[in-house]
Amino acid sequence: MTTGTLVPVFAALGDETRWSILAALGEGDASASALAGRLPVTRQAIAKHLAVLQGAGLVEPVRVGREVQYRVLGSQLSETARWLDTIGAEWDRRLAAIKELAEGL
Amino acid sequence: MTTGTLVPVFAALGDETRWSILAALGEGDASASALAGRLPVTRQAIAKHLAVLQGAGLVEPVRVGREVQYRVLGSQLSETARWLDTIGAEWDRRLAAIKELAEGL
DNA sequence: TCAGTCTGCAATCATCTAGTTGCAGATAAG
DNA sequence: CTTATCTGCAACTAGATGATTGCAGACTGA
Repeated sequence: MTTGTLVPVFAALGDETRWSILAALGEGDASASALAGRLPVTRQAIAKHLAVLQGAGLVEPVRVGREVQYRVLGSQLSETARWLDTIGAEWDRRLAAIKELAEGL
Repeated sequence: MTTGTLVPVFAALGDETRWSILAALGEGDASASALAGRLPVTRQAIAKHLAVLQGAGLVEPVRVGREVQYRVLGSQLSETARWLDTIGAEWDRRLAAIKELAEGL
């Protein structure tokens, strides 16, 4: 995995409204119209957010009759979490090495 | 931890230039001026990015003489990673439950 | 003291983006 | 068949943001 594929994920998660959408989807699949009934934004705005989330691999569309429901995907989040943990650990390791070096003087 | 404090972190990570800055800082603390020598953007642009990163708790300023160096912090990333992993696992669990329910019919 | 350099603030610009309204096409229900 | 509803596309607006240039203040070193 590279940051190239992850930047869109972070960009998608860097918006309050999209978190509301994800939280709503977390309680059950729903269509853009259904979400518009629960959130204080229009259906079209939600549709755009869903497109962003889908582009980041965080949700998946599922056709149910004439409507398109969206399902939240945990796998993308888990992968991202693993990546972040690795990077964070590296940085902490470097910082610890510097501290140790400073105390050794 | 709540999404309220995390959204700025994701927003900060959702930008390629800021990842370049983080990558550069990962190899050693540096000032905005020093970073401007390595990256294809001006010092002022970098200063703004550093302010965003600092606001998200991803870097920390360290005065060294007359210059202000920035240090990358892994702890914020690790915390964020744990949070993401928890949420991702919940979503996956729900999805698995739904699949199981569907197969049980 | 004086020159060089580093920081910080302000104004400006262009682009991106979150949000809206409006309309047209598709599909399920009566 | 007709009606209601759901989707998708397009145009538009307002605000956020990434980036620039310019200038003034502060500190180091010769």
